[in-house]
Amino acid sequence: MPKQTFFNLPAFKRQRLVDLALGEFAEHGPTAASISRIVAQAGIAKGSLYQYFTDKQDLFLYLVDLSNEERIRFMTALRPLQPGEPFFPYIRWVMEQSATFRYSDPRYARMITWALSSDHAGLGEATRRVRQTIATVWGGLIRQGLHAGEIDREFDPTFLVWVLTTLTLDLRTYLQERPQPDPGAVSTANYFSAYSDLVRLLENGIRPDREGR
Amino acid sequence: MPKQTFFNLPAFKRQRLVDLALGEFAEHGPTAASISRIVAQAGIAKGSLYQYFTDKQDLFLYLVDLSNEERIRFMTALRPLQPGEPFFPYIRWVMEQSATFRYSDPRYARMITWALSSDHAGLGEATRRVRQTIATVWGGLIRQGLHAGEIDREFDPTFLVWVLTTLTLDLRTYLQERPQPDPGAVSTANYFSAYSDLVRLLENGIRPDREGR
Amino acid sequence: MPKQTFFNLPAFKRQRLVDLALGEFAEHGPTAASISRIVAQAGIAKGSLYQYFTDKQDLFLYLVDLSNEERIRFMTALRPLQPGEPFFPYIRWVMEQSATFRYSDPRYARMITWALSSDHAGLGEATRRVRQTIATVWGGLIRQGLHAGEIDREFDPTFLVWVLTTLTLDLRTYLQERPQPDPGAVSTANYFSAYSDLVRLLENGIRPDREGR
Amino acid sequence: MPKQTFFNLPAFKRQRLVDLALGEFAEHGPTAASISRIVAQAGIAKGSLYQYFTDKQDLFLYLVDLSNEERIRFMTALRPLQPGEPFFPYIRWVMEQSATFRYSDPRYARMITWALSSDHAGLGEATRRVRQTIATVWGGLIRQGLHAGEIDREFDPTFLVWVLTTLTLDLRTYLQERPQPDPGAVSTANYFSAYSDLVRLLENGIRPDREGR
DNA sequence: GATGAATGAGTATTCATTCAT
DNA sequence: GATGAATGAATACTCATTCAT
Repeated sequence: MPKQTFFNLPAFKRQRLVDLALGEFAEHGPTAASISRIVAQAGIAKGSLYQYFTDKQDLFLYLVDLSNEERIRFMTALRPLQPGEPFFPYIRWVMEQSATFRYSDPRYARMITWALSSDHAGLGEATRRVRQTIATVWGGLIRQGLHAGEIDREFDPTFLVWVLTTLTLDLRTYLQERPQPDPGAVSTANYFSAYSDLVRLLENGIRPDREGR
Repeated sequence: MPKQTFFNLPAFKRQRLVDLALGEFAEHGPTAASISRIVAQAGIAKGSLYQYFTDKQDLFLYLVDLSNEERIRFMTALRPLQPGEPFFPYIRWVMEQSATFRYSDPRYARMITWALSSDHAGLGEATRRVRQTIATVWGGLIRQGLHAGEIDREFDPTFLVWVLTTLTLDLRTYLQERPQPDPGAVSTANYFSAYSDLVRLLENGIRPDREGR
Repeated sequence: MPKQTFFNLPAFKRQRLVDLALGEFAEHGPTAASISRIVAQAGIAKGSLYQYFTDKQDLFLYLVDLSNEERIRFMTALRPLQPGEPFFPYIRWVMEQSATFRYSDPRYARMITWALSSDHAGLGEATRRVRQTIATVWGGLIRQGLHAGEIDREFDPTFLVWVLTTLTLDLRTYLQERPQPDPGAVSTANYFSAYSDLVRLLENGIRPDREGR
Repeated sequence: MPKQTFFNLPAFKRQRLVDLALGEFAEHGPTAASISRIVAQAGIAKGSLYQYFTDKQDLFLYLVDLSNEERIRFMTALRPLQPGEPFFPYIRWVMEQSATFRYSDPRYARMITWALSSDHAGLGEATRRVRQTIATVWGGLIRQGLHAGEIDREFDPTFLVWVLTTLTLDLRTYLQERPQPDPGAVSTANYFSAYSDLVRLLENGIRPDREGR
């Protein structure tokens, strides 16, 4: 948890610092990230950073929480599933939102991946919080899908949460190793076509078999 | 590539060293892993490790290759798809083999994940080799499925490779966060039930729609 | 180039550090000199030295430049050759100044020797700067001597620069291996007698043969 | 002093080892030279080297002695000053021999320079032996010149020894920084022209003033 | 509230030397 | 006589963190 001094900072300074720290941690992870590089880039004194955050871990956890919130904001906060709304088109829409999120800033996704793989070294707290968020958000969707009869009850709900989480988080990897028509940048089009495939797979894969095939 | 010295080592010493190094790298990744910790645990002199490997990267790459080979060994080397054999039961069998692999040592899977996320810092070689293996193994299976008419041709094959790879690699996460009847250890039963769900999802999700629904 | 931190240091600390570093580098040269020994003797933390200098080479180059400047200060800055002043007495005076310089701290001369022999290993910069100084200072004198008709035009001017530089730089060796009336310390008297010999040799050696012998 | 085992070695092996060690020490000096690199290049076991020489210093001293002997061989052993022979033409001839020596293998000269600057670190023995040789050889010539009345008795003989030694040893530096008509290689012609200048300077500089100018 | 110099334990890597085979 | 693995102290350099100003 950052100290009060951090929130007293003028917004543009605070955001600049967050931005640079995010880049550093997303790229190198919680251990290899370098406080020295961050303050050098930010042009602030080393001591100042320790007036905002108690230590490196504190900063890391803050960035993880931030990424977590950013995720939620983009995914569900905008528009929850409406009563009576068809399920899979909604899932597709959620995923497209997620794609937008990811496209807007892949560093958030990397932070969440780091958090999930940082169970060791006293960072279990981050892992726990991120998992809780995932369970809440995707779990809520799955529960709605089950209730609406759109999902085969044979599936273990936690299994479905895991499938959706994993595929969503790792999509970046897939899109980057894919042959790009317009190399250098990951195009939004690519994301959408990949999500089409993904939603088709899920729709066929998990909806109940209506004709008793 | 380790030096000859390493292979001249008595097997028990060699395996102990590999074991400890594997633990260190799997947990902390290629950058944060500490050579000092490894030699301290192994009870060998620091200089000795450099008689076996040219540098840290050499050791990391060796462990990645080892994990890669271990994966292949468990997955397909045992029994290729027979002509005329039904596709999805075979996939299920492959996944069970993979589960066994993972159960035997989850650190192999983590090494592969690290390799896939270590494109930076001159480790692209590891990334390339691992991707090549994945493409060969899973790609081969997908191609056979397509040829046998068991997979809907609408799907992008590289998309399917990615789905299978990602889910297989990350299954450990899922199994560990799952509520355990017998806590402490991950039971083989858990793996099998999870793979049942997974194969059902895939079978329904990607096989062609035969009745033109 | 040292960092600003170094120049912010209280003068006595800065000079103590320069003094110790000068001793280490003068004695062992740029490669064999040990940063660890320097900081141990100076009683400062290892990290502190890296707040002052970016790396070993930076420190070495700084000491070379320092020695170079010190040389110039003692040799010519005090009094340039006056128009009409006889040439060889002036040379003698310059050499006596140089002797004073050398007597004040023989380590400066060693640093310059190291710089001249450190063309390899990315230290060519030092070599270049020192050579440039030498060429400027001694070269200027030679040119004046030629212009005043005090030097035989048969000689290659760069040859003369080399002779003067080499003999001046290495004089310490000669004075130390000489049988000393007052052993332990190198006496100023020794320097002066040696320079007498040297100037006599040069005067006879290089002035034009006036009677066409 | 090498152990007997070294001299029992087949000549081609012994010479190959000497050659490689010479290269290493001439380039890096007694401290920075690496035993590891030498044995690696020579393709012999590390332990073997320690069967030939007691330690690094032993090897260094051996190479210094070798260089020293090589110098003498080229300089005077071939033809001593004949009774009645004119002095300065003989000096010129000696210097040309020395130039040939230097041209044949500059590494010998570098070894002698290292020896002269390695008074510290228990290598004083090398320094002493080299100085002794120099004093004997050049000192002998100077004495002959004095006796033949070719050298002004005003000069301190040790001063003259020093001048000749220093200029001879350092000539390589001069020749390399000189603008080369045929760059890349140091031509023999350059050496000879430089020696012409040098001998002219010396002849005029140190012979007695016959007409009481 | 901001600074930035000081710290010393940490990093990967190389070294000369030994000694059992 | 030759080998080459083992050693551990040495190397230059970076780190997160503290604290007096």
